[in-house]
Amino acid sequence: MTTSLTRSEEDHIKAIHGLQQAGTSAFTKDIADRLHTKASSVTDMLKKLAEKGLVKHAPYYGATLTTKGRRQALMLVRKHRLWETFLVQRLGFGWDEVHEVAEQLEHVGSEKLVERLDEYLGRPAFDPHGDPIPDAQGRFPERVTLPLVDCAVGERIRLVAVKDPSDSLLHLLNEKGIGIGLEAEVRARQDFDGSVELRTKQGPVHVVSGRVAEHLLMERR
Amino acid sequence: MTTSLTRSEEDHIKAIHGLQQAGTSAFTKDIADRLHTKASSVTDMLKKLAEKGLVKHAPYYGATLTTKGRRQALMLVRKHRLWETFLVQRLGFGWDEVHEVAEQLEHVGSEKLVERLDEYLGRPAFDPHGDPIPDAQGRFPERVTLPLVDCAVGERIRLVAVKDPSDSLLHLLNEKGIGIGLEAEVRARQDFDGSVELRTKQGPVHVVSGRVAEHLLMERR
DNA sequence: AATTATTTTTAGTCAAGCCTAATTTTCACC
DNA sequence: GGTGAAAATTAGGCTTGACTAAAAATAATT
Repeated sequence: MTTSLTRSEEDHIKAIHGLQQAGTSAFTKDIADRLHTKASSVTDMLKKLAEKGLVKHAPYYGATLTTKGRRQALMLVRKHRLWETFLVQRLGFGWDEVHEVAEQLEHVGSEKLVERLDEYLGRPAFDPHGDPIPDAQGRFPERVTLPLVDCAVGERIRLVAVKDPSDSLLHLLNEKGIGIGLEAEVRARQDFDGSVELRTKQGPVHVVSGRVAEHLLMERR
Repeated sequence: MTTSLTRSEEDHIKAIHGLQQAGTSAFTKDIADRLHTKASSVTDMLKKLAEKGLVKHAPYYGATLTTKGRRQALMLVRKHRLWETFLVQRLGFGWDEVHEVAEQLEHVGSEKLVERLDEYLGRPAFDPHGDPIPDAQGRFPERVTLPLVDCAVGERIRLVAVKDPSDSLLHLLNEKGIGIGLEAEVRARQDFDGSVELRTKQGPVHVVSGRVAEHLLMERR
């Protein structure tokens, strides 16, 4: 059962979910920035959400979602992405126009509405941005991924995970400005050393060695 | 251009619109009852809306919408009825389950969303309850009506207006419990005097004389 | 016309969510 | 280890939209 939250509570839960990576916690300042509010307001809300059992708040060390909080967050993500799918697929919105409207629609509270919408859209696994849509139990669809080193020239792909991430590898990717969600096209591949040349949507071209390309798990799009 | 209002402001505008008949004004108590709040809260809001130029507030004598307020109200009615149509027609909701959800959806603010939804639904003129949907300019669709006296036996009809309503006629209708929106089926008609027998959905049977039946404008459903 | 009942308004309070300013804590760097 | 910058928290205040209780206005009844 999912408790009924206020608009502001939901916004905070979602922000924490978005900022919190595996293991890491979300910091007050980052949450405030995301919601266009101030740190002090966030502290208030974290206390409130901690009392409700949705968030674990370690003062000065950030916040993480509890199991209960994560379930709420996943249902919000589910609603957001289903509405985005509806707006693009059925109402003909552009993929770049839907965020703000979905932001409002996701707060409409009706289990039945969400289930019916999901069904109506054909239970889509991914939204128009390519992001996965959790099911009613909060499970994400399986990703079909392959290492960048095995991608063919010309394929349009997206980075969805890094295999066995060592500190030095993450540092290298960070240096190059390569992160999860990067969308690109394979421009060239050298058989000699397995190195790959990518052109991103936004313009910059990246060249990564074969050793690196083995670790980058891509998804076709 | 329609100003952006808070949820509570919109709720009040809509309540006033719903209570206010042609000419009449909406009373504080009735607004409070409809919104499940208290009269004093409504007084506060009426002052605020009057300052914004959406409502004309005659203290102790009720409130009426200004032209600006009425435009806002019509857009809310438009959104509400379009969403109800969507829920029933596309998501398979029952006509009796949609009100609460539509109540939330109608507050989502995006002109574009409403226009696209309208288009997607095929610009419907009436919602699943048979209520007319205003267009983007706030105009209601024309009703196709015919006097009850001309309705054939077996027709399923609804009372949408009373032609040339005299006080005595309205009194008679009130006595019989016949009002706008009444849904019924024509069970019999006497050629001798034009009198008509109706059976309503809710059970009771009404018999009205030919003289009365001339004044009752019905719509097929 | 006076009294009573009802409705409306006014006055003062409260919680939710935000804010600013001041204080406390943490962390990075010398 | 001490110091300063950044971040987080606390303290106190404001606005919105609700409330209760009391006062005022209107309507109804005798």
